[in-house]
Amino acid sequence: MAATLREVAELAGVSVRTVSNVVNDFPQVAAETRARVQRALDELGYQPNAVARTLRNGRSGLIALVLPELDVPYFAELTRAVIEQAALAGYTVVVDQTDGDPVRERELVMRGSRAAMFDGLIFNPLALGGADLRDRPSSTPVVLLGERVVEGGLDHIMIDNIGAAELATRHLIELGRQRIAAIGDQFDVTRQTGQLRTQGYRAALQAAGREVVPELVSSTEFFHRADGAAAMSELLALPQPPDAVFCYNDLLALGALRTILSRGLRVPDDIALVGFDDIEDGRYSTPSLTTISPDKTQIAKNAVQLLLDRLDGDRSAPTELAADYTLEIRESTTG
Amino acid sequence: MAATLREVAELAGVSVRTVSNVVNDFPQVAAETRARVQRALDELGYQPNAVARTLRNGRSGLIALVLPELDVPYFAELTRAVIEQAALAGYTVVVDQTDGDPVRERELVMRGSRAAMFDGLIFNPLALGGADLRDRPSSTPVVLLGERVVEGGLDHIMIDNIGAAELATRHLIELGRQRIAAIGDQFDVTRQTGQLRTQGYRAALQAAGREVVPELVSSTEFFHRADGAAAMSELLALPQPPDAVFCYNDLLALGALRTILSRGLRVPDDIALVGFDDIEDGRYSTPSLTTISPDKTQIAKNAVQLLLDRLDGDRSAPTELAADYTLEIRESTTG
DNA sequence: TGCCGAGCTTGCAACGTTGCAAGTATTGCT
DNA sequence: AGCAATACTTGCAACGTTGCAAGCTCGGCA
Repeated sequence: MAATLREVAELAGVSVRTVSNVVNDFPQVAAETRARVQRALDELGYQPNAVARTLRNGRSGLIALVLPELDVPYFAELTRAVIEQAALAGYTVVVDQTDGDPVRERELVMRGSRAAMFDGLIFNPLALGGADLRDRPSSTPVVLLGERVVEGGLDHIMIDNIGAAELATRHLIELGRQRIAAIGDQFDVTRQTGQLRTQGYRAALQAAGREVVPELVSSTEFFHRADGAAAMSELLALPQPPDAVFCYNDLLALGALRTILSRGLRVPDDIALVGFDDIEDGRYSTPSLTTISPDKTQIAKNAVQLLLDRLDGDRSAPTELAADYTLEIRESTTG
Repeated sequence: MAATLREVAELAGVSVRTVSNVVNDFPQVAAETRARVQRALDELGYQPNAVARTLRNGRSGLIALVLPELDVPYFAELTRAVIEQAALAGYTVVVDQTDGDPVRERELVMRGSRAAMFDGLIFNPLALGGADLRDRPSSTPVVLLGERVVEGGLDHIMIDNIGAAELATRHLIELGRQRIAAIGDQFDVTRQTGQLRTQGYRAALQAAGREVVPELVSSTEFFHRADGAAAMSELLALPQPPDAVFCYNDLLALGALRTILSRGLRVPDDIALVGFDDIEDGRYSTPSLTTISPDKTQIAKNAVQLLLDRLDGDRSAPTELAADYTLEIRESTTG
């Protein structure tokens, strides 16, 4: 099946090198020769062997995107954006999923072995921290995504979690809500997203002269719908349930919404909800979800650009970029 | 950076071949030599070069999964299942997205060039048909997913769309609904999913002695929430709107749900809804979505297994497998 | 006629790895 | 002591490609 340059060369009666010249459109080939070689190429259905090319050239044209969970809408939407941006630069993206499992993260990212197939890596870690990453053996460039703070010198794109959480909470305060809860705090030190957003939540309350009520801050293990639904049940069981909830992502909010509505309560009348991520689900829920909307296209564009710069030999100091975000006000807070 | 066998060999004072023997844990190496080589390996931080290995062995350990859209929950959930199944067999999955664009589909699937990096391919086509696929140049094995009927001799995993659609529609009939609409019919011959499901819808109605009302069959370009929302608006504008809708996937149903609720109508009291795919969103919507649930794990398991069999040299006739499905009855039809 | 250069084509080596078969010590046995 | 078997190590070649520099042919010009 797979024809090689050598086979084509034999059929055309020329050297391997000449066939290569034709395949790569080098000018120094006589028209007549070129035509003959082209016929042989077509006849054998020659396709260049990408592996051999990669070995020879040191470039595969592939970049890897390593994410915790592909079936989390935020990551799926981000993936789309990264694929689009990479395609503009002629790169193909391959995606892999770690489930936030440190073993798997290490396997995919640290090992040069599989990683060596890729020219670069865009990585959103959950478990791995700066210390782990700094001394990875491979020299493949990496761009980090997400909130996990990394002291090590690596390019990093994140969003200002504290500021965004503050903005979301302030919105609820300005609506006149009195008991504002939060869902998504996290104890585990490796999960910093929750901790940062809690900081912003507290900051907003304090700035408004409000007290932070500990039982209104609900922590969850993950950021899935089920976690939001369970946390909301607990909040509703409080002697004094909240009249607003800031959920640390949209999935939590959608889970919470489900619980609220199934109890016969109304959103936003009884309880106002704010999410985080601006996933499509939240735009089509009833009520639609007020949320923090990070600029995913910008994140993807910057990540790809940063990576390509490194591939082109950019040796400047690692960049730390904060992506833009806005508060999208929808029905879950304003009816 | 990246150390090679040769560099390690020089440092350890042995031949390249011996280092390779140590790296691959071959038994025929003296303990003392092994230790010395191991020290050299550690000192240089040697990582095997996956590209060179692939070129040499003809196996990369990578399989590609090519899908229309990663940010469609059904595909995201399917991807998770495929990654899990492949990992069990020691394979890594790389995912790529075509947007159903024929050019991109061809580029990713037909070209041996990039495809050659992968040992095999699991491909869910939208645009490409059997004729296109039969004469692909590369000999990499392929397993097809999805409803696109492919006459060409390729392994194929699908679900019985007609039967499933019939089951969904029958459910609505048995609930006593009188005007049952359908959303998701498609004109384009390359999009067969819609056409097959319409066949099942019609079959169920006819089996119950009902008439098929043309204006109740709404066609959409895509299967996204926005399409469902728009189609539902049109159905509600009919002189005699439906009292039940079978949507050809859950996203359409969620879009339709949004439209219905925003008009102040109730589900299922005024309009009952059935979806297709059983994505997580539908389990957390309010009301939760009655849906056809294809066995995604089974699909993934079969796809990976079929592919691995081919990689092991299985030359038997191509298989056509129909995956199991069930009807998950939830609130959108039973309150 | 002889030489030069343009135009085209080619062989060699290398990217990093591993299968193969042959190589060298070393040991044990008669 | 001689020989075979054992234990370990090695060089060569190849996977398919491309950079490099050299090779060949031919026409043109002195």
